[in-house]
Amino acid sequence: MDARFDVPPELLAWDGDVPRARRLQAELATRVLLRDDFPPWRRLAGVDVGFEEGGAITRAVAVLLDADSMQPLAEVVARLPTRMPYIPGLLSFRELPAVLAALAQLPDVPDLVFVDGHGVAHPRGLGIAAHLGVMTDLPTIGVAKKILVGSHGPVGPRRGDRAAVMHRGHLIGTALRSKDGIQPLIVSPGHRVSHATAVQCVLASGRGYKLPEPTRLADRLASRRDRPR
DNA sequence: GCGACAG
DNA sequence: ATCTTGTCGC
Repeated sequence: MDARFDVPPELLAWDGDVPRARRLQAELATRVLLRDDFPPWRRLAGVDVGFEEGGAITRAVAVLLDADSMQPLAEVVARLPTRMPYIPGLLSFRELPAVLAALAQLPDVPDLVFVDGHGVAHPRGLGIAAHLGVMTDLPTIGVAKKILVGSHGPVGPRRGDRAAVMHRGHLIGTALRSKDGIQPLIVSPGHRVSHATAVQCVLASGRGYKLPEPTRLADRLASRRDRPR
């Protein structure tokens, strides 16, 4: 039984009209839920995107893992022609078509999805993790390596140390040290998860690396680090 | 007006 | 993201 998502394509339509896309983001952002709706999660998924042919092909990877053992249960890849360039703030319009195609190939629907990029830590509150969550209604968490908007104070040097990421007077995410002495990750809720739970999930799914296991495994395949030359 | 700007 | 080898440091 494949994972199925009834996703209205207009929620992801790209026609070159940047202002229109931004308005759509602001509208969809009102549908984001920052509460924990239905934990615990048994099956986790990690998704990430890479490019081939000089950017002409978008390659999305989705990995399904058992939440207890953190062992991969399935890994799928989807390749679609790239339809738009990277525009800061509009990343989801560029990458989600391929991500949705990959998720649809998983043998089961995940209970929680880790996305490479921001959740609500976005200019209009709708980073790629939040956009994916609203479209599929799946709980999602955004895990980014760099800040897009907002700022935070100093973060302690040890794993687990954190600092709130604020933007326009509001909490939008957490700068989290996922490993001793490594640059902190920026964690933010995507959908149906609270700020506190998003952080706990990232720490709980860590295996000693900087990235949480779902993201790390998806990242390896998306960037072709699985098959070194 | 200038600089910043997830992946 | 991607182009790319070795190298410094925990």
